[in-house]
Amino acid sequence: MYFYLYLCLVNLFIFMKGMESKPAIDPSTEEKIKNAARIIFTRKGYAATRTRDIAQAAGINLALLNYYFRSKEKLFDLIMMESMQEFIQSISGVLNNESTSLENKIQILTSNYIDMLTLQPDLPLFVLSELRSHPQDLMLKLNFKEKLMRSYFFIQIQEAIKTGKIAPIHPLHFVMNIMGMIIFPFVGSPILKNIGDLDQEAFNEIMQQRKILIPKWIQAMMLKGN
Amino acid sequence: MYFYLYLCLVNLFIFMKGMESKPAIDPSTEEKIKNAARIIFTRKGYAATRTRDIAQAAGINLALLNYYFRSKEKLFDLIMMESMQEFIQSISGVLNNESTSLENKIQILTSNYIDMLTLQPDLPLFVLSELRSHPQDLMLKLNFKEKLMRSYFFIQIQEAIKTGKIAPIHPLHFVMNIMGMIIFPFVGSPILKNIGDLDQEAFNEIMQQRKILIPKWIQAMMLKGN
DNA sequence: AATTTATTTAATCATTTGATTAAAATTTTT
DNA sequence: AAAAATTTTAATCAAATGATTAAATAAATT
Repeated sequence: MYFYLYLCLVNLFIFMKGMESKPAIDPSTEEKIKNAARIIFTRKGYAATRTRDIAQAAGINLALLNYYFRSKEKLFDLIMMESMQEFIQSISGVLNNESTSLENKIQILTSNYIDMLTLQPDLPLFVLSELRSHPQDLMLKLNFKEKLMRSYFFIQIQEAIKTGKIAPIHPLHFVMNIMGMIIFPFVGSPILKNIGDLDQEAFNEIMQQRKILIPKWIQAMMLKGN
Repeated sequence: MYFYLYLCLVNLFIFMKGMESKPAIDPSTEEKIKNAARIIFTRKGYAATRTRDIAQAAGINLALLNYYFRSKEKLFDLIMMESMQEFIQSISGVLNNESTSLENKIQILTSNYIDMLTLQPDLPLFVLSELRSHPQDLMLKLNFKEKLMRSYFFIQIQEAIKTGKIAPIHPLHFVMNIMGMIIFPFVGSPILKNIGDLDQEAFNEIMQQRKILIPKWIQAMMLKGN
C-alpha cells in the first residue's frame, strides 16, 4: 500500500548515505537476506512464509532482517518489485526489437521464456498468486501494460490483423495463447509430471521440445499464409 | 497427512450415526461452514485463511467450526477433496464417452470447462497453488492420473498419433496446450484484464469467444487433415 | 414432563509470529 | 589507540490465531 512512499524513502536513504560518504550498507548481508527471502517467498507465498525461516536460511538473526528491511511486508514488496522488473526486463528487449519479424519474436520469446522458467519454475505461480490478493496493480498498471501495449510487438500484431495475416480477433487471444502454452506447463507441473510419469529431467526435456513446437503451433493456428 | 485415516473415521462416524438412528448432524449448519470455507480457502489459500473469518462468514462461532471439523487442516482437506472430485467428475464423463470423436470431445470439454471456470474463476489457482505445497498427490495419483490415462480420450489421442492424424509427439503436449489455453486466462485474469482494459463482463465475453476458437486452434495446430 | 443427546456460545489457553529494545561485538573514522 | 558509527545478537513484547473447555440452550427420546 505504502509501497511507493517506501521506495522513495529507501532511495533517499541510500542516496543520502552515498552523499555523506558514510559506510554503505554491507551488500553481502543484505543480499544474503534478500536471496533467502526471494527463494522462500517464491516457493511458499507471502502468507505461508515465516520471517524466522528467512532469517535462518540467510544464516542471520531475526532482528537483523527487520533492521535491514523494517518489516516482512516491505521486504516482500521489494522482492516482488524486483521479480516483476526482472520479468518485464527480460521480455522488453525482445518485444521492442524493430528488426525482427513477428514470427521471429515469437520464436525468441518462447525460447527465452522457457529457459528462464526452467531455472525459476516457481516464479509464475508466485507472481500470479500474489497478484490476486495484493492490489499492487500500481506496479502493473504503470509498467507492464504500457510496456506491452506500446511495444513494437503489439504494433506488429495489429498490422498483421489489418493485412489479414491474423484473423480479426481480439489481440488478447494472442497473448493468452502464447502465455498459456508457455507458462501453464510450469504452473501445472506437479499434475503434469504426475499424469505423464515424468521426473524433473524428462519434464525439462518436454519443455525443450516446446521451444521448437510452440512457434510452429502459433503459426499454424493464428497466422494465415506463409 | 493423516487424511485418509481421517476420512475413514468420518465415514465410520456418519455410518454409525445412521445405523444407530441417532439424529444426524444438522446439514444446514455443517453446509454453511463448508460453503464459507470453500469460498475463503479458494480465494485466499490455506495459509492466508483465518478460521475466524470462516466462522464469521458462516455466521457461527469459532468453536463450532472446530466442533464440526476438528481442525483447520481437516476442514481444508475435506474442501480440497471435494473440489478435486468435482473437478474430475465434471470432465470424467466427457473423456470416457465412446460415441464422440476426438474433435467433438475437445469442443465439449472446452465449452464445459470455460462455463465452469467462469462460475468459479478462483478454483484453478487455488488447486495449483495448494497442490505445490501439500504433497497430497495421494489423491492425485489415485484418481486423476488413472482417470485420464485410462480414458477413452487418451486412447483416441494415441490412435490419432498412430494413424498420423496427430504428429508423433508426447501426448502430454496435447494436454498442456488444451489446459493452457483454457485455464491460463483465468489464472492470469488480473494481468490480462489490466493489459486489455477489460472489465469482468468484457473478459467473460472473450472467454465465450474462446469456446469456439480453441477447438479450431487445436485442430489447426495439432490435427492433420480434416 | 423428564431425561438424554446434540448444538451453540463465551471465555480462555497456548503457540506462533512479526516486531522491538537494549546491549554486545565489530568496523570505521579521527 | 580512542571515539564514533555500524552491525549483530539475545531476550522479550504484543498481537494474531488455532484450539479447548465448561456451561448454556435447543432438540430428540423415553
